Amino acid sequence: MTPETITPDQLLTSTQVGNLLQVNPSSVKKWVNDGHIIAFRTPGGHRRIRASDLVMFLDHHKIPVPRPLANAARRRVLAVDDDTIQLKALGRAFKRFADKVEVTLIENGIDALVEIGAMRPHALLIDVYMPGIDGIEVCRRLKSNPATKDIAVIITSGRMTGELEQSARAAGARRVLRKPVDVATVLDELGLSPPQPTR
Amino acid sequence: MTPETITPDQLLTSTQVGNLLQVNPSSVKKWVNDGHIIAFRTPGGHRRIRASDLVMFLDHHKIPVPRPLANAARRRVLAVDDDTIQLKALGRAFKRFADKVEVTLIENGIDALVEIGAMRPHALLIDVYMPGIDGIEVCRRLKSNPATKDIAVIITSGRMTGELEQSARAAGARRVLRKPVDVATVLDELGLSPPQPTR
DNA sequence: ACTCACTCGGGTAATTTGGGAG
DNA sequence: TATGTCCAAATTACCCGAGTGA
Repeated sequence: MTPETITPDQLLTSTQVGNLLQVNPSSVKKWVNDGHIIAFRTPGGHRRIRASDLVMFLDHHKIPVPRPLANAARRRVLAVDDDTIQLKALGRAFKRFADKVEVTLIENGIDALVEIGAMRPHALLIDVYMPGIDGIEVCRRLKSNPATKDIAVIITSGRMTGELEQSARAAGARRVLRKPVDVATVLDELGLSPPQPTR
Repeated sequence: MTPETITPDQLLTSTQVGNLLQVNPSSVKKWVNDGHIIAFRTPGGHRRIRASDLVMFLDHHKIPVPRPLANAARRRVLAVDDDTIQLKALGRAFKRFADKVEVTLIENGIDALVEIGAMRPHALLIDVYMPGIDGIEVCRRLKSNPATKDIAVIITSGRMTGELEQSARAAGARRVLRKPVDVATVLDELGLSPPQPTR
């Protein structure tokens, strides 16, 4: 019935969700009725739940994601920097977490903003200084937009100053990181446990 | 089988619709029989469903529109201008075409770029001068991005100069219009026949 | 006009779902 | 709060004869 692996825009019935979460379908019905899980109805009144909406629900309640939903639950990260070298290095650093994190690299500020709307990343890594684009201002706008306010904005910079830190925080940035950025910190902001140190 | 992207007046079979909506073709048959989905019959009695009628059905039941059907919906226009008065006037001018065109109005350049990615408009009306955003440069970037190159970019301005016209064209703009913008011209760029003059 | 492979329609049976009271 | 049970209704599954499209 329920596939082995589920894509983000697959539609699931209450029973399928119940099986995935190992709860009674009646509970899923209730959660939908109470507005905790986004769902729509077929003309006949049957509930349908998008896999990505189910993942949102799981995230919000910090419920571990079942195996079949792992692919639909991959965290999306958008990294923006006009410095190609830094960008590619970041891409390489995330390679080993490819099963959990999907990283998109963009060098241009305008392209990046468009991509934010298209991919709806969980986290945005953006250089403070981008030609024609002010990273702090981008952060401020994203935070004031209901559709993007939940994106974890991480400001990056080659040089770090107290002034920068302060204005970034005021704009709603979750972190201000000196480049090269520490991957573990980003993973942490994504709600993923950083790699365990060997001992 | 079912194409990657579907035009508004493309005709679909019950099975294709079933695949699109992730539902059994039998359900589609029933919905057509119950009058929920508009359809006609081939001489042999097979059901054919216009993509735009399918989208109407989806909207009516608040069912999310599957990716391939995104372009079968109404033509989408994004208008960007920091001048609220101009923007609202434009919104009013499009009111009478609401059945064919969906207009989104945004005052801020950064918000607008994000919205471009999210809504994938068929046409973008953008003021040359926006605080922090250069309309010409936005146009140039959109045109060089495969995902956005098909958007009809229309540059608007309070004052019109030959220099502006030239650089806008060079950046790939389809039109350069003096404000207040002529709605008929925009409809034309959308591939919609402008209103017939009475005679 | 004919064949061929495939798809679709109508009908019915099997399975799943919703809603509400327990 | 989460679950389990009832019945009516929605959705799905399957049949074969016929339509479609190349």
